[in-house]
Amino acid sequence: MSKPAARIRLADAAFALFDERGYEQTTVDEIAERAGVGRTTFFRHYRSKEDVIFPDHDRLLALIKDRLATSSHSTGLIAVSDAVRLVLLHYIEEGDLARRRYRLTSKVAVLRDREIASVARYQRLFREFIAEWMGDPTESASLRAELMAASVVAAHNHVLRRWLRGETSDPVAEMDEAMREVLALFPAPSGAGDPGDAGTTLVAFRTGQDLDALLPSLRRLVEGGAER
Amino acid sequence: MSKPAARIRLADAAFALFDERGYEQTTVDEIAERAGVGRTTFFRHYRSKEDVIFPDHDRLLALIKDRLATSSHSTGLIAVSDAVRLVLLHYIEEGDLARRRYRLTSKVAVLRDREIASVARYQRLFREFIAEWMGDPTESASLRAELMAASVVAAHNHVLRRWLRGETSDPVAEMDEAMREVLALFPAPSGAGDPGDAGTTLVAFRTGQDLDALLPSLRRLVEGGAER
DNA sequence: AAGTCAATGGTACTGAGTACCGTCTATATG
DNA sequence: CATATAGACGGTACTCAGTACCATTGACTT
Repeated sequence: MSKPAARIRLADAAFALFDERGYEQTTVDEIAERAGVGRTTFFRHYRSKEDVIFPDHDRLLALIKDRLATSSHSTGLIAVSDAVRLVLLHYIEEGDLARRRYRLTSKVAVLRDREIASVARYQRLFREFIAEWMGDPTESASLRAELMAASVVAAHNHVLRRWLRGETSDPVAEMDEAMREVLALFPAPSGAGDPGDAGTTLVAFRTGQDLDALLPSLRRLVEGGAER
Repeated sequence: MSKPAARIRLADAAFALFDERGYEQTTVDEIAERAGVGRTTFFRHYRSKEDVIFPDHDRLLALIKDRLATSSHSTGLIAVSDAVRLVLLHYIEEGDLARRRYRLTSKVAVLRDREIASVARYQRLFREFIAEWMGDPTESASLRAELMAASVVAAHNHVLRRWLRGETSDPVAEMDEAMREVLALFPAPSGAGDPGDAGTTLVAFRTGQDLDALLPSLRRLVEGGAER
């Protein structure tokens, strides 16, 4: 009854103490003591002191991996930009807890680094997925996959941080918008199937830009990057 | 004479031991002992055990910051993609040392995380620089700055890793090429100054893509992102 | 009642990082 | 030449995270 699973009490005690005295000034002993358990029990529930704050990154990463494995989208980039929503949704579900964590990571360098390392794992997963999806072993395709993964993650982080700071009330919509922005960066290639039926003819317009500066963009716009 | 600055001996001893027995299996005492100095001296030269491997990230970061501060380029993105070359050049200058470090970071998770955290600091610096350069506080501009910084860093990492793995003989040329790719992702806006003199008129061409899919790209192509 | 399993608590250890202090050496200064 | 001063060094002792091991408890089964 008065024992809500110890694990919860440990997390509560940890966050409380971190707020009161700061992360580095709090010892594991103190956390365990306030939670009313032994030091050993702490390490049985959390692998490390940092782990109290980032409990389920592993689980979330596995979830994403799963989503990617079972996803059927028209391009790798779209599949990834879809999967990354899970991360945002997870944070939103955590609610206030996520915000407390954000306040901590903003102040403590060690925790910020840890958070960054976690994000890098998502990015790596995305990069590998996109690269595999493209099935193109060229160096240029590899770079492209890297840029796509980095962009998706950057866009996600951008929206997530805005939400964590309370700067937006509809993060999901913003995420959609941001992902559209990312997709626009990497225009899909023209369909290989007969280009005669559905298609678009651009007529004419004038821009102040130099032609040389414009050419690479135009080429990419029409030929597409190389996905599929 | 036989005392080449202790600091060097410590680094040599550390790398040798890390190669022989692995990073985690090597204690600071052992490093100090092989270098023929006391444990205290080790910590006097390097703040931590990891620091032996990443000695001058701080210095490099300051160098970049300086380069950005004194740079005069046409856009923030170009300034940043120029500054990031310094990082590549630094690694190339290190030569074999950089490769040994890469082999270590590939195997040891703690070191990889540390490396990633360092890179994130560059990225943050770039993001702030670009954002300030744009001087546009809109949310969309902020996202754009984030995407640009992430892309530059991703492209840099891509080329750097290729060089570290010995997959390229001319990393500088590849970096230039990769940066062109990044610049093409973010087309420069049409000049604000009279759009009548220099300019380009696109005439017409046909693509298999759907118009809706094409529109956002077209808009960005003409209106430019918002830089300046 | 005896046995089993999981969760717990305690003790002892390793190793990183910090603080402090005494020593040595080189160089300057009388 | 003798002495003073500063900087680099070595050693000791401490804190704290994380690991290993063992003994205890308590609930639930047979």
